[in-house]
Order: sequence, then C-alpha cells, then structure tokens
Amino acid sequence: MKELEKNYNPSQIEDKLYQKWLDNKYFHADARRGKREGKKPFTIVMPPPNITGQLHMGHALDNTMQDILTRFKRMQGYEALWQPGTDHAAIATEVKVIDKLKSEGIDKQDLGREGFLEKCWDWKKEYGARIINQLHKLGSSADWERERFTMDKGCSDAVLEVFIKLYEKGYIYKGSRIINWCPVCKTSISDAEVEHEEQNGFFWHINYPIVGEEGRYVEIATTRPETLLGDTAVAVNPEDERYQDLVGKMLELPLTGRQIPVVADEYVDKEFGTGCVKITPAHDPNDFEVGKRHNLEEICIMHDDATIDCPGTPYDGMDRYEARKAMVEDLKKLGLLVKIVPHSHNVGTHDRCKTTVEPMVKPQWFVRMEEMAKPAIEAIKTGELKIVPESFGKTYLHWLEGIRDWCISRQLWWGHRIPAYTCQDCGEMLVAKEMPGKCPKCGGVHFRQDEDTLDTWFSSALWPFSTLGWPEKTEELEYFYPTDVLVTGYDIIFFWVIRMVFSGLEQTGKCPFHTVLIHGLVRDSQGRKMSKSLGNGIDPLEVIDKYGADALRMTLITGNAPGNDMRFYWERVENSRNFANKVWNASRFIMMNMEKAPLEQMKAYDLADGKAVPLTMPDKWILSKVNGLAREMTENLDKYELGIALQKVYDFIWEEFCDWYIEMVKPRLWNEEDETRAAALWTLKTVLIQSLKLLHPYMPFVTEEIFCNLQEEEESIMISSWPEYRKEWNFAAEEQEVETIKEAVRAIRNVRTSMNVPPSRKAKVYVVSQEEKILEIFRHSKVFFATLGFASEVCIQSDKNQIAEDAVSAVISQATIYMPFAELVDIAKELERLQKEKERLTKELARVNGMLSNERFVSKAPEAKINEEKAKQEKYTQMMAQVEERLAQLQQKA
RNA sequence: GGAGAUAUAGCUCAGCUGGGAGAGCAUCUGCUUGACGUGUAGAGGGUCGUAGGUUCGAGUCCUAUUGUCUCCACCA
Repeated sequence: MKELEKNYNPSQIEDKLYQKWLDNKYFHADARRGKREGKKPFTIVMPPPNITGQLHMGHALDNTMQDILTRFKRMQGYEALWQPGTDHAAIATEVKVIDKLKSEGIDKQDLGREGFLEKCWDWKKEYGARIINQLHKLGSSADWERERFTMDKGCSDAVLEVFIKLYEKGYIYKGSRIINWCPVCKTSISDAEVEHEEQNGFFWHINYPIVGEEGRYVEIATTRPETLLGDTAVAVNPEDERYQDLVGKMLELPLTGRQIPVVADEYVDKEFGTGCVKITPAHDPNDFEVGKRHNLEEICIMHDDATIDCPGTPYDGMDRYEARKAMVEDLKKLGLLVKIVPHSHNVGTHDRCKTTVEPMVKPQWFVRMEEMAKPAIEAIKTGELKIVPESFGKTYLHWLEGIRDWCISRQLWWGHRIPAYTCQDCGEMLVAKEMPGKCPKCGGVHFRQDEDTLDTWFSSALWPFSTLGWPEKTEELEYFYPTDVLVTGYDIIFFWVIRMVFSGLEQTGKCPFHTVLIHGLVRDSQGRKMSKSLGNGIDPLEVIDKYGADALRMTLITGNAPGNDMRFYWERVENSRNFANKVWNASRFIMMNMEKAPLEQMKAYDLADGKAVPLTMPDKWILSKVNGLAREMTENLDKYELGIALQKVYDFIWEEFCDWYIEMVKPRLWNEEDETRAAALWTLKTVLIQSLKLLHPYMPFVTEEIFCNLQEEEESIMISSWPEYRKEWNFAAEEQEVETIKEAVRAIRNVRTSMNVPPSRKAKVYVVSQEEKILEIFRHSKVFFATLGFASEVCIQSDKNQIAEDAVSAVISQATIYMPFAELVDIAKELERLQKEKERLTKELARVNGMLSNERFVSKAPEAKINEEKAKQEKYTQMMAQVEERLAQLQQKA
C-alpha cells in the first residue's frame, strides 16, 4: 500500500487509467460471452457526434449520462454495450470542406464529384478522430472496438436496404413539390431543419389594375414584393362580399405585362390585410396548394442562389433583396405602391447557416409519413416507449400527429447517393442496389444515377440497428437489440428520436429502445445558450485540464433533473473538485492507519464478511447506512434520477462517513491497545470500498485510483460488483443510537459556540437521564466525546449529584447534558437560551397536540402517521419538562 | 395562433408516489485537533409567484391568474 499525495491530482492519473482500461478491454461487450455466461444485455447507442464537431458541454453532459448508466449496469453484471460512432453530417461537413478548399483557392465544381468526395474523406479521417479522442478524455467507457461511421460499408448497406424496401412499398416517392431551399448551401432541406424567426419587416400594399376597368385596382399586401414576378393569380375569400364581382376577372400584373385571374379560395382570411392575396405557387407553400386547386401555372423566378431568373426584365440576375428594392422603386414610379406598413412576421431560416429559406418547387424525394407515423404514435401511447421526463411525450406526439412528408433528397455530394437510375434511352427509372445492367423496358444499357444524396438523418435513423449489423442477422443484433436507453437533448427529438422510432418499428418490428432519457442544455452562468457567435462557450477540455474529468462530470450531473436546462458555474466545478479531494483524503487517512493494522486480524474479518465480526455500535451504524445508500442509489439510478443518486452518495461520504464516522473512530485508531481497533479498520475499509463503488459511475478516475491502491484482490473497480442491499448489514437499533449520540454532540457544540469556548478548553460533561436505555448508550459512547465534544471526562448518571448548580445545560430527547464552565457562565444568557428552547418546544407541542386532538385526523390518518406523532408528543413533553425544571432552578439562583 | 415548461433562502437549483422546507455558492462567527483550509464547527436568511378548491393534512393534486422561458404553426 503506497501513501497517497496530499492532494488529488487528476491530470497525472486520468490518462494512465484510461489507457489501462483500454488495454484490458474492459469497455468491450461481447454477445457470445454474454450468452455463455447467462448475462443480461444492456445497450446504449451513442448519438454519433458530427465529424465537424469539437467536444462541447452538450456532448460532455450527454456522454457523462450514458457513461454513468453503462458503468452502473456493467457493475451490476450486465453485458453492457455502449455503441459509439460518428456521423457524416452531410451539410455541415460539405460546408466546412468547401470553405477549406476556398481558402486554398479551389472550387468544388472544378474538383468534380469524385475529387470532392476524396477531400471529404480526408476531412473525416482527420476530424472524426479528434472528437473521439476528446470523448476519451471524459472517461467514456464506450466499446471503441465497435466504433462505426454513418457512411461505412455496413451503415451504407443498411441505408440502401431501407431505401429500396420503402420505395417498393410505396413509402418513398419522387415528386415535384414545394420544398425549403437554402440559397447558400444550395440544397433542399426538411421542415425540421427550418427555424422560424420573428423578424421586423414591412407590408407593401400594391395596386393591381383590373383589366378593362380603367382606374380600378385590386389592392394586395405582401411581405415579399419580389415574388410578384411569379404571381399567377390573386385570391379572395369566396364569402367576401367586397370582391364578389371580381372573381373571374383578369388583372394586369405590374412590371410584367402579364395578365392573371382573380380566384376564390377558402384559404384567404377576410379579416387579414386587404383580403386579397397574391398567389405565387412556385415560391410559397400555401400558394402552392392554392395553385394546385385552381390549376395555376408555377412560375419559378429564382436561380438556386436566390438571384432573379426573369430574362427580359431589368431584375434578371439581381439578388432577391436587391430586386425587391428595385421593384418597389419602380412600382412607386408607376403610382401603384399604395403604402408601406411596418409588420413583424415569421421568417424561415436554415438552422445551419441562418440564411432565409426560399420556398421553391423542385423535383425531390420524399418519405410518405402517414402510415409510418402510426406505430410510432402507438408506441408512446401503449408505453412500449417511455420518455423521461414524461412531459416530452406530448411534444413527441404533437409533432408526429401533425407530421408532413419528409423531404429526404439533398443537392449535396457528401452523403449516401440515392440509388435511383434512369435509363438514358427511354427515361425509365429503376431503384436498385447497384447500377442496372439492362433496362427492363427498352433493353437500353445506359443509365444515369440520380445526382442527389440523402438527408443525414436518413442514415442516423437506422443507427440503433445498422451499427449492430442489420440487415444481416448477426449475433450482436439478436443479443443487444432492441437497445435499452437512448440519451439525448430535447433539441433533437424531432430530428432523430422520432425518426429512429418509426424506422426501427418499420424495419425490425421493434421499438429501438424502451426509454428515451432527455436532458437539457448547458447554458452559461447568465442563462444564455453557449454559442460561437457570443463567444460564451466553455470548453469541456479546458475544465478537464484544470479540474479533472471527474469534477466536470460531477458538475454536470449534480442538481440536475431530467429534461431541465442547467447553468455552468466555475464555482460548482470547484466544489466538485473539492469533493474528489475529500474522497481522496479520507482514503489517504484510512490507508495511513491501515499500515499499522494487525493484518491477520483484518484478514480474518474479511473472511467473516461482517457476519461474525465484533463490531461496535458506530461500525454497525455506518455499515447500515452505506447499506441503505446502496439500495437508494440503485432505486434512483433505475429511475434515471442520476442527480438525486449522486446527491445521496455525496452526502453520505462527506457528512456521515467523513464528518461523523471517521471522527468517531479516531480514538480507537490512536490507541493501539484498543481491542476494537481492528474492527474499526475493517469497517473503514469496507465502507470506503462500498462508497467508492457507488461513486464510480460518476467519478470513474479518482475511485479507480484509490481502489487500486487500497486493495490487492481486484484489478479494477469498473469490473467489480455493484453493492447490493444485504439484510445482515441492516442495524436499525444502532442507527437510532448513533442519532442520539449525534444529538448530544451537536448540543454540546452549540452551547460551547454560543459561549465562545475555544476547543482547546476541554470540559467535563455530565449526561443525566432517567432512562436506563439512554444511559447505556452513553456508557458505550464515552470515547467519542473526547474528540467530537471536547470532553475531558464524561460522567453518566441518573441524578444531578456533583453537578454544579451553575453548570451550563442542554436538553436533548430523554436526557440533559451539563457542562460546568464556572467563571464563563452568564446566568442571564443561559436563561435566554433556555427560554428560546422553551418557545421552540411550545410551538412544536402546539402543532403535535393540535393534530392529535383533531378527531378527524385521528380517525382518518394512517396509523403509522398517528403513532409517529404520538412518539413526538411524548418526546417533546418530556423535553419540555426538563427545560422547565432547569429554568426554575436557574431563576431561583438569579 | 396552439402546446409545453417553470415560478422554493441573496444567487443557481434539488425536493420521487401529499404527512414537520434542503444543497452548493455567497454572508457572518469560531478553529494552526496527528486525512483534507480544496478543511472543520456553528449562525443568519424562505407567507415555497397570486387567488381559490380537493383533503384530517398541500411546496407537492385541481382550477383560475400573473411573470418568465421554450417548442410547434402556411395568416399573405
């Protein structure tokens, strides 16, 4: 046993231990081994971080939670698999690579598809590894041997398989529909990727002249005047009396010379704006629907980069906002601009680049959602899928019930290319795993593959089973699937969780996990989102560097309930670091004392396993406490209450174990003659080991380091067994007795503090009680009062013989404690203190008496509660009598 | 426009199925006791947003109301 450093120094230890775990393959889960040994599987799939990403606080929280659950289950004897990997992050990566190329003066188009993809793979190689290394720093016990990538062979095969199955089932189709277009990324994006943002804009009121009725106009209001170029109608509500006569008439569309009809459509709100709506089917989702109903032409007026595409007009080639300005000017000149009204409205922006999305009609691939959404809705309703906290189930349902078809094609190169091939001879389209040899329709042999790739989330939706080998029937899939818990932030429910659920149900017939554990965002100390633009992000690696991974992990978990956001404070990291140091020092203390321990005796105790060990009252008490703690922590971890479980082990170690038990035990350790010394050492070591194990999932490094220095039987705490509740360690009576001792000690300390007695001044302590049982407890406990209560001597008696009249006193349940402080005593002060105590007791008694004399309470409350109150009544009555007696005595003297 | 969350000590937050209000930090006062000052012993500080209701009993359940936050939504 080596002596530990005075302070815990994580940086020297963490990398070394992590390497040891890797070398010993402790993180590796094996289906065969699990089956052979009859173990139950426990599986978590890691939300794959983007290969563009750097570890941020969100990852740190997410992965800490997963690591805690995995380590807990592994110790419990499950074959625990934490399946890791990375995501190709189509748009994000493509943008990054393009930027990088630009800085080198290279254009994406010049490279060509193949060349560009090569650059993307280079990126993946470099940066995919970076984030994984950063996850190592956190202590993540994922099975890195199984690390996967959404574009590796297996995952790509799964994508192909699913695409083809869904296409054949009619769930995937290609169609020309209105989609969200990002003019910067130059790709379509799904509804989920559009963020709505309230912006201050204007309503431009414009007159459209009515054909054949000189001087008569229809006034429309628009927030996007430039789309006027694509108008193919103006709509009014069929019920609107104001415009009854207009329906069917033609209007002259300003600036274009085109004529467009007035149509009647329910979609128009009479109350809003002027009641007349310009209809631009190619550039507005509502107008698109209106256009379909009235058979209107769809005129696309924009290029992919959102510049105007209207050859022959002065606006051709202008940016959309430039064109807007120019057109408004021109309308003004024509006298057709009625007014401009400030108006705030929602603008859709691309969540990646924040560019204002342009709705466009384009041929795209879609997944039909109606049928697939149903089982996913059922899963949550029947409880097959649980979301923690439950309230997020509503968010989930609400979204699924209003779901629209999912646009899955992207005009990108980095991603899974859509497996659709068009015959160059007859135009027949085939969906197949590879390029077809011959066209079944015309016999042609020239095919061209669809240029588009799939939405990133199409492949991540398959993650829980594609990583386990699906569609092959692998042993892993059979054993580890469905997985158990999915841990993620609420911001990703729509993108990922829901899509995994319906994909899993559709492809495997099983919900991919039974529980979704949701966490919130880690915000800065002012409650703001951490973001690059604000520059308020805190780098987890910096925290690890300064305070250690354990401290970071603990900080992220303490006081955090599922689904709630939290704020990051450096002070809290400090507190976590202090706790690690506390555990370290408690261990250091124990190990220092064990060096001088009678080894044979300790070994004998170890064999007896606590059954026949001559333990003293406090030994039994702390053993009983740690036993109860094991049960409570297991319960809370099973409920995913990670924060509560951590709070419990923290309180136990710091307060019960360090501040009370260790202090109580010191006199026994210092006295080498003490026959209970070995029992104390055995208890210290045993309880420490139990505590370390319970703490290990949270603070893997410091617990491992101590564990390995403390004992020689086991090589690692992470593969040791999780403490289970044991009946033979339940000592209810001793727990009660120590509570009495603690009450007495606190009373003594209180009195001393209020009298400003320095610890150096020891005092004689008298304990007086009429209860033989109480006296007996104190007789066994004299030794504690020397250290805990600064006692020079403890006298236990059933009367007040020999006690100075002016001794200071404190009343506890069923006993009074006296300390003769002679010259220090101030009777007036003493009276004041007792008076205060009397007031407190009076209040308590009034409450208890009130309850017990309430006939309705007595008749309706559960018996246990009534008995509890009766016991309190007795206790307080008895204490009151003592206080009053003491008061009378002192008043007489004063 | 819908939906959800939240309101508890100066600050940040816990408080599970209703049974005498908790933690960390901050503040104040002690302590060079042989693990730890990254420590230790104590103290002060809360009408648990407001108003009703259910109950023997409500921070906890219900209703309304106010404030804050978030998500969803095609009002041009």
